[in-house]
Amino acid sequence: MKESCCPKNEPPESDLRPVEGPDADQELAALAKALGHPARVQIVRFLSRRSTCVCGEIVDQLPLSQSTVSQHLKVLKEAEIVQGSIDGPRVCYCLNPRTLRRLRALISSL
Amino acid sequence: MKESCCPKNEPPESDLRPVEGPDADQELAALAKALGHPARVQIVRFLSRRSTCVCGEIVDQLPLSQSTVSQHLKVLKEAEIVQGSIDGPRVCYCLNPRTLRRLRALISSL
DNA sequence: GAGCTTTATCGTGAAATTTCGATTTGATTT
DNA sequence: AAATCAAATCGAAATTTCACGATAAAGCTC
Repeated sequence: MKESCCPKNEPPESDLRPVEGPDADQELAALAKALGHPARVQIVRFLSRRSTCVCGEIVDQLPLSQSTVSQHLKVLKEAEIVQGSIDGPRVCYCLNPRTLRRLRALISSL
Repeated sequence: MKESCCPKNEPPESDLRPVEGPDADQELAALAKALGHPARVQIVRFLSRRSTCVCGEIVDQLPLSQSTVSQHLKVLKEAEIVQGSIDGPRVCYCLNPRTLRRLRALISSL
């Protein structure tokens, strides 16, 4: 099992985007919407518990069909909350720490 | 304009609920869903800028009809992100600091 | 290449969301 | 009591989301 997909303990690069204003509002709404489903929160939580990437065991964690889980993963990927990288026959998923930091910053500013 | 609806600078009471587990996941998903619309983020932002409660001027801030804004306020109230209290012919809205603290805690735990 | 495993996509139906105008409700004011 | 003002609710249409089974695609292993 490769782990090359997972960002390691890299120093967090700075994010200079403002946390208020129309763009920030839109961004926060999009991120919140992506998190606004229990299955997707559970996926994020599962990836968060594992510090490394997770390859092909997410479906087993949820009481949903494979296609439904894949759809939820697609939503999370489009929101850049989750990253996926191909590892042979599987796909490895991990959280995008940059997006999570951004989300925390946006929420904190409320 | 009364301001009795607004929680003042009270000391934040402690929130002992866990930030992980099935209940927390459900709670986070519900809060995120309520925030998952640009108009609702803008409403929250507007209330956040004003430190006091806001009585009957929210509709003017958004390019939406009165009934639509009322519907969005209902979603935010059901999620307990926003509180409303009647003040004569108007309704005063303010943020629920307890819920916002809870949201920050849940997001931070990801 | 044949077969296997894993993930993505397609098609579809049910349910929920979003938005609006119209109407109702509630409280004040004249 | 009538008029007025703000907010909520109703009804309806358009859109989106959610979930599933079936199928396709991608990459291994034999």
